[in-house]
Amino acid sequence: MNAAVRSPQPPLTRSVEDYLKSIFHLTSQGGFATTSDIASMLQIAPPSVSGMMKRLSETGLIEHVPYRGVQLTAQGRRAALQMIRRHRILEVYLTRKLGYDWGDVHVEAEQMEHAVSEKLIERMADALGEPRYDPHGAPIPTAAGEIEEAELVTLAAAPVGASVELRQVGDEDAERLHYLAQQGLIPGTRLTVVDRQPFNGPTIVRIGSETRIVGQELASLLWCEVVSA
Amino acid sequence: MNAAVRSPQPPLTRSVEDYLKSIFHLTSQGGFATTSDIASMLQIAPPSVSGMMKRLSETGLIEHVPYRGVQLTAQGRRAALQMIRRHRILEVYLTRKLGYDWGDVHVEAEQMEHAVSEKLIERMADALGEPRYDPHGAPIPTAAGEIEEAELVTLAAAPVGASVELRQVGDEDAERLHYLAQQGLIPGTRLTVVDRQPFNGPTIVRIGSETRIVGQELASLLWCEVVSA
DNA sequence: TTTGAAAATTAGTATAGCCTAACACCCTGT
DNA sequence: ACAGGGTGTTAGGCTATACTAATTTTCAAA
Repeated sequence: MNAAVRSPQPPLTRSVEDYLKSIFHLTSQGGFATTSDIASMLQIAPPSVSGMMKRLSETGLIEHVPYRGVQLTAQGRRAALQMIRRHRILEVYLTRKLGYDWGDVHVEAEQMEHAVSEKLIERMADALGEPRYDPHGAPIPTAAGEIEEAELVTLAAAPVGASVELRQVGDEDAERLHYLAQQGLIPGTRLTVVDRQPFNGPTIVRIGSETRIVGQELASLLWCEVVSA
Repeated sequence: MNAAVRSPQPPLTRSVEDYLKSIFHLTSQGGFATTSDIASMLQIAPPSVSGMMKRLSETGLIEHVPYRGVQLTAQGRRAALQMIRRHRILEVYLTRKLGYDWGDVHVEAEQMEHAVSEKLIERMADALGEPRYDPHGAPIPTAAGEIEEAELVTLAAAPVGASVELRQVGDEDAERLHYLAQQGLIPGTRLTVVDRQPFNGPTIVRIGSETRIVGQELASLLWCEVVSA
């Protein structure tokens, strides 16, 4: 039981919440988040990030190894997961209850997540039947701070010949999401990897009876579960 | 067509939005809002208000007469009404769609109003059937920026013998609102002013067949329409 | 093993908002 | 008509967060 846990903490600022989320995402595969990765994810100059890293590590939210990078502490991870839960519950609510398109929810949720109470999020989650995935297929952390980790491969990396199920779309760009939906490339879609062109070429897939060609850029955003090789 | 209208405006900050709302409320009966009134409404020191007044008048959102007070410009009024619309639509949504108690909506809406898009508010308004009043009976400005102005008197000022309809509760305190609801003192309630004690004493009213005694403090928060003297 | 470019940090600056202390203005009561 | 109290403003600071420019560290390639 250290001081940071004991003392009543001032609520995190909007900025801090954003930093924590970024660091969470950047370290989800393990390892450290670097200053420049954070900077480019948040669209902020690297020195600003350095400064914030110092403050956050003093607050006990992150572990900072100078010139190496940062990791979340348990406390930081809790806060990050709470924000991610908020974000994803909001996304589901906006699509299911207010008719939002899956391409438009991210921007709205990004703002709202900093301004809504725990209570509101839980009411929404309740009204939605405690959803487990957001509209893009990303898992929603539980209120207790647990998050599902699935073994997925990108469509760009899925072996030719495999049967896969599209599970998650790793993108937030409205234009791209609209396009993908129109192509039937949404979470839950079953497809077969028919072929792939060399040199980072497109992947050819079959969806039901239709054949689609998916460029490398998009294919690497589509996270799939391999159903059978 | 002046410069302020022509040039693309940076979005208003949270603080500025709060100042504009306060000034709107303080000038709703006409006249100027004073520095100290704004300061006490926003729980901010007067010099901070002076500083902000300077900035806001440079931005063209208010008219500042030094040592006298401020008024909203047309532009400032538009912005204030937009915030009030957001706030009140949110309050209705939270009560009707997410099971919030009318005493709890204010605080939540106060935060959210700064973080939601125009689009979200209009979707909510649509889902609610374009409500005209918030849960406390306050009129909701239209998207075009018009707001109903009713001639109401407080219950503390209603003439003895009058039949009145409670239309609006001018308070945000959760405790008081809970108490009022429990007493049946909610918008729409019909009541008769039976008597009033002198020296700012309580008002005695009849609701249906029941008699209630309402203290001066609460009575002056209850805005009524006089149905018949 | 040296070295040079990339990455990170430090130094110094700016802005939005807030504060307290000190000073200026205004009006009312004598 | 003016004095004093209350209200408003100015002066000067502080924190959070961002920036650019300058400096330091790291690491990999020659």
